[in-house]
Amino acid sequence: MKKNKPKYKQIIDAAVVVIAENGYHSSQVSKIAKKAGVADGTIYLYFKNKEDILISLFQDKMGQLIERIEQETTSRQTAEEKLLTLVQTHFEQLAADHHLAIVTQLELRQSNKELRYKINEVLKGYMVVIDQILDEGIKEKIFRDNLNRKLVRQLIFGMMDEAITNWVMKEQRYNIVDQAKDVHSFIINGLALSRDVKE
Amino acid sequence: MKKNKPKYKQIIDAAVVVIAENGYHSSQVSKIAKKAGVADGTIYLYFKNKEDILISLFQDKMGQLIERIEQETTSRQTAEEKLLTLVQTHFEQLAADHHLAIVTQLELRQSNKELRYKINEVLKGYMVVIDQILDEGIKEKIFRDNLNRKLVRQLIFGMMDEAITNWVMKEQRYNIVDQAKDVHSFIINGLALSRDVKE
Amino acid sequence: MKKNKPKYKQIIDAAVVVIAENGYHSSQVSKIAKKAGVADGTIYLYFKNKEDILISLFQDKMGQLIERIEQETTSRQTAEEKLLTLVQTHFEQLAADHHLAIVTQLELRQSNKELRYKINEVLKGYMVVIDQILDEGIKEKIFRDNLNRKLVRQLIFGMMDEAITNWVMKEQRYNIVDQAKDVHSFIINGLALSRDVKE
Amino acid sequence: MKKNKPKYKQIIDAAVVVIAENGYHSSQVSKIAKKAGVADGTIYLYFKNKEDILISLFQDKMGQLIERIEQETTSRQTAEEKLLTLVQTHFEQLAADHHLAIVTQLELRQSNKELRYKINEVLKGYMVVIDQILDEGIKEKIFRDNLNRKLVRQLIFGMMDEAITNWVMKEQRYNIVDQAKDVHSFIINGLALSRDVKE
DNA sequence: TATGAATGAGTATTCATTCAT
DNA sequence: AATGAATGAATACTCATTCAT
Repeated sequence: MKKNKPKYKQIIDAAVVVIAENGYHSSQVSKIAKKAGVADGTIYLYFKNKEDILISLFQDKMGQLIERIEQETTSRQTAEEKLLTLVQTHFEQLAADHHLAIVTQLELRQSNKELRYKINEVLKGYMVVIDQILDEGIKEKIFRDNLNRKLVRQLIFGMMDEAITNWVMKEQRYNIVDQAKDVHSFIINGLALSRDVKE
Repeated sequence: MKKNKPKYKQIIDAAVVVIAENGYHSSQVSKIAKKAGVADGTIYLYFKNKEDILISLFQDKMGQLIERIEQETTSRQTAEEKLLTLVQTHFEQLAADHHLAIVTQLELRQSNKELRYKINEVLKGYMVVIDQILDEGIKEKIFRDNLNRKLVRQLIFGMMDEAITNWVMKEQRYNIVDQAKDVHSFIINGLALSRDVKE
Repeated sequence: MKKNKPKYKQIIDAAVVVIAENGYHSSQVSKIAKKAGVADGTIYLYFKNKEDILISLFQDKMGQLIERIEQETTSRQTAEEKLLTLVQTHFEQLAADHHLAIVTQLELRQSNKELRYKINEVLKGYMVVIDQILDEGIKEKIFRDNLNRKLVRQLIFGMMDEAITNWVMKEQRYNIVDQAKDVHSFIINGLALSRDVKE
Repeated sequence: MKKNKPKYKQIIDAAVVVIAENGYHSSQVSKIAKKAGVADGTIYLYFKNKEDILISLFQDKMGQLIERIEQETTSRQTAEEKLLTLVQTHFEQLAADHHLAIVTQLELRQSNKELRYKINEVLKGYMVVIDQILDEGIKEKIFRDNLNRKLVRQLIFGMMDEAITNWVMKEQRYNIVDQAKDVHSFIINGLALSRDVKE
């Protein structure tokens, strides 16, 4: 399995740093190869083409993020707690790797449309995690069930994504993790069983 | 004023169609010129360079969207109604121009980072509109005031943006306007004054 | 006759200034038109094309230079005096018009080969002037007659041309007219009847 | 060292032929690449840009000319002989390579001013060679020392340059080497110690 | 496995010139 | 005579990918 060979990881990690520091359009394969300490041609022994580096990078890093979120959330009791943990872990992980945050929120989005469809595939795994929490919340009767489920998980992801993107565009000058509580509160209230007066 | 000359609009409209149909990276200036029925060189009488077409396109179209939303919302009485009108108008406008939806949600994001910062400038106008509604809602005592205001408006925009992007990526196969009610409900509840039991 | 209309001269003079200040390759027709205070299209009522402006400029200015040299030299008695006057007048005239010096010595040489052939035509008039002085010198028995005549006049022109070009390239920081005496002395000696010991 | 790789020389030599045959402005990089038998992109492995090809060409060829002249002149005894050898070798070398003559005398001068300043740098090496001969001649008491030295070497170069340029513009229809003796005679007399009657 | 020299497709932009007014 | 908006041809350079060693 190529993914476990050391050069595979070297190249992925080099790509994150090179793209974060130079921007997507100034990150030539030769620059990534140099940073990774391998020859240009070697890249093509581990990746089909340049796009494949980016997809692999996203799968790899986002996969780790999702895995981490799963770990953290399962140890919580209620859906409400799980949701808070999800938002916090998501924010913490990206706050912990400035380069990765730039790459996922800004640079990778400059890739072509096809790549973005593949990125969306990776995000389906994230949607599953959100889905399970929504399920639990509904069973716990703290989340209502009268909203389009697929839509809701998109909205939740969209909120977090927008919050992080803004933080990256503001050059990470404030603490994004501090916003987790408000985002969580907004979501929890949004999903709460409607009071009599509402609707 | 160049912006009012007929060729200016011709070129912008041609750019929307060409980019939507061919994708950002296959939309050569010559292709846009041909579609607009002008010579390649004429483009440069109205726009500084290719990027300037895209910025102008976004300013023009997003400006119209914001303006339309402002018109529609001011005719509503309550903040809750205004917010529904905002989401609905946003969705309706993009649903009414399939090409534009593809361009704003997918293609324009492939532009370089600098262009994306300029796009963000345009969106500040949208943020102001959301802000005013939030203000009213708080005065009406239907929105709570214990959440980070700047964050909240980002979250609202992020929700709508994600919903529309998903709809475009699903090739606009369902009716996005149908989702406005749920998005609105989510937001309204999210912002509602917390019930005793919550928090 | 177009050459006597005021706009003809306006355009020529504008061209000299624009080319001297911006360089040959940054001297667009539109820039010359603007400096001359006419519309772009008006240029083409007085000149066949851009090249024609440059040829006319050279004919006009170099023609004046040659005419001036003829005037000055005819008032001198001997070939030796005439030659000194020729060199001095040539240097003085270009020293008096810094813009023109830059244009004739540096910028116009960047024109295409065809233009340079036409410029050579203009210089034939200069060669005639030199020729007459050589003739007189030979008759006066102060110039020898054992050198290729056509070659000699080229050599004399080449000396002056190189001296002025160097002065322009050194940004006209020294007084070129001061060099006239040495150039003259070199030529006069070079052409002098050989002494016994030589050859 | 790139300058010693075979492709470097291939490209330089191809450039000389292509420019001589097509003229400076019709010598596209792709044309030079084709003639050299390499891909367009390969050019840029050896040269920074198109201008760099031309500078390198001039440095390379003019460097060889100067070197050859140094070799030939050092084997001569007197300054007078050395000067004749210099003029003859200069003329012979360019007569031996018709393409190169066209390029150095006509085409390269159409380059922009910056390039021409760099060309002047190369020519300083030539000036040094002339200088040494002038030195010797003064020590031998056959050259006078009452003329501006920097000016004199410019004049000598200017004479040779003009003679060759004329020969190239006359399509090399006569034998330029035949003119060496007259040029030499002119210079030698010009520099000779003045006879009583002069000055 | 690894290398890195070589490849060659692809495109935004300028500016001399025209011509309807 | 004069205008100036419109035209459209023409080209250097980059960089992902290959393949002989």
